Amino acid sequence: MEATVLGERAAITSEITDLLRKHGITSTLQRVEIAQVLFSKLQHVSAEQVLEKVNRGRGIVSKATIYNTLRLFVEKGLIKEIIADPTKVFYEPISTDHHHFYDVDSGELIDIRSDAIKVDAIPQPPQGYSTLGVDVVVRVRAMR
Amino acid sequence: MEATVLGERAAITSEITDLLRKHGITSTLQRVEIAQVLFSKLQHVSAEQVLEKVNRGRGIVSKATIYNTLRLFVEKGLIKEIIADPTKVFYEPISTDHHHFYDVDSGELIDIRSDAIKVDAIPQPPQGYSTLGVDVVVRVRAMR
DNA sequence: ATTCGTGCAAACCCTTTGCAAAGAG
DNA sequence: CTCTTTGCAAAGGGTTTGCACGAAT
Repeated sequence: MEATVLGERAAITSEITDLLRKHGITSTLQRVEIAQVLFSKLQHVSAEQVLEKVNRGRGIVSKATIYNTLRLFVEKGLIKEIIADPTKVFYEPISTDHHHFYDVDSGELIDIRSDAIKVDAIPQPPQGYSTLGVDVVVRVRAMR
Repeated sequence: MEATVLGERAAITSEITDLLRKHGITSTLQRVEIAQVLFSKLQHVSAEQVLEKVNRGRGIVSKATIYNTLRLFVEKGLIKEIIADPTKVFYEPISTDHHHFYDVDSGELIDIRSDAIKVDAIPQPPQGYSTLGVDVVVRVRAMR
């Protein structure tokens, strides 16, 4: 049993290592840990949340490395930024194609399944630009 | 001619005063100046840009008042925040129903005319929430 | 040996806040 | 006169950066 669990962990780790390499990212302990947090939970996470989750128990990764790595992952197309809360950035695997409700009072993000929303006629980007993606944020407020 | 120009300025000012009053906002010199900047240029403007435009020449409005007033205008439903650049917030009259391209490298926003994009099937907000609006941001990158 | 990654702390920058002075009704 | 609004400067908070140490080839 323990062997199985350990085997699975190892499998996941090497899977992530492959993923990083495929994106031209050198695999390190810290980067694998961060990637695991992002890819296990396929939801928006803030830098602070990544820091907490990675450092359960002993401190493995510093704050600077969290930020550096998140930026690197974004540049390399592994994850994307969710810009909805003016006070902080959320991150999410780029493969998740859902959108978000944004509670303007609490700053909370709530997923919208991708089939529940549809954007037609995405306009051509300006000359010399290419489109990276489309983000839809539905601003909501709790009714008192 | 000068009389006409002055007359127009006065007319615009009183129009804005009315607008503020209709939204339950006490009209003051500073608020009128800020509103004029926002409503003359019907495009996204940052707090910093409002500060510059209002204070052409002599300083009329302080930074704190810019921020306080922008927040007030948002609360009262006069303008809305554009959250697209992680480093700063843009503001825009709430009546403009267009969306934006966001240049991920430069942080620049470019308007998308509202008829060039269409969002179908806006999902129902979660229980107890009401929808304030829908923002679409098309992330673009200049091709090298 | 050189290059790359990590960590710590300080720096940054946009935004907010505390409090005193000025303005509105 | 009372309540609101403004301004200044300082604080706040998420993110970035400078620099030294450690790891890898």
